[in-house]
Amino acid sequence: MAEQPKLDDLTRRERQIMEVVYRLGEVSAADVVENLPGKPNNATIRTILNVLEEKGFLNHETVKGRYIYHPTIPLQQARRTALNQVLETFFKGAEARAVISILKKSDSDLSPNDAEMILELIDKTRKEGR
Amino acid sequence: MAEQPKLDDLTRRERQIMEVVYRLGEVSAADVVENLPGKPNNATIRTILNVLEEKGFLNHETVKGRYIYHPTIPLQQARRTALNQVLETFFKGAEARAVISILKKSDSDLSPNDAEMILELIDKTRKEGR
DNA sequence: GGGGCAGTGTTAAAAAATCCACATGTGTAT
DNA sequence: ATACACATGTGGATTTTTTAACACTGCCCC
Repeated sequence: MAEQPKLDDLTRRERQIMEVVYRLGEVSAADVVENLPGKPNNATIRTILNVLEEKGFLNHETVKGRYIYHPTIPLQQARRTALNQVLETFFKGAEARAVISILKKSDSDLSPNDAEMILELIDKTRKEGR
Repeated sequence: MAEQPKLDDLTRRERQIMEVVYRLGEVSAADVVENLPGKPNNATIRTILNVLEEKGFLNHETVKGRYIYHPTIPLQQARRTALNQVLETFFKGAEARAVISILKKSDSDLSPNDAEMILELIDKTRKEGR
């Protein structure tokens, strides 16, 4: 677990599983099976969960004989990496497009606090931009 | 090419290649090699490019004997899909975090137009939100 | 026009990922 | 304590991915 593992070069299944993990926060093998297209065999998933643990992406605790897996890379950090990846690949030089897209999608889901914060950021940006 | 192919279940290499394609807009096999970690063999890349074309993710035109590949899924659509995927996985219920993160990162890169548009969206959101 | 360079198609093989059957272990309730 | 239900560990078969070697074709320049 010396190096911080890179989510980039994960296998297809591995990546799919990691996505479920982050979506649910923590998972059992059965949880993963439920949330994957094609409902792969439970043993299959457990195999890959073991691999992911060896590679340092997951760790587990035993609760009443069951394994509960957690991501080792904290959500906040994974978020940043994933978001940057998408921005870099699809929105380079058009970051505003991303912002607009998100705002349009999550309409009226902003807390007043969030809205305030965003407004401030824009303000600051505007002043610096000239 | 009947169905709209899903970027989700691509192979590791396939995914890496598609990312290069979208980052560069269009690519030759050599371009891909240059932009992939480990500089895989050119023949390898061409094999996968063929696969991606068969799967319907790419098409190519011949320019002076060289193949130039283009994504079949237009950037705009790919953007939306990729962004939604990240939001769904990492920012569910915390979309504002994503917005804030982007704004902080791309500081002073907003065009006045973009800023205006974003402000409007927030305004609308605020009114509806109460 | 001929030789060289750079690109492609094909095919075969190595490597990796995926899958699952079966054996074993753990918890719970009777 | 035992039996049942449910989880896990393991090993190896199967499928997919990744790689590279080799032969062929087209462009370019001397």
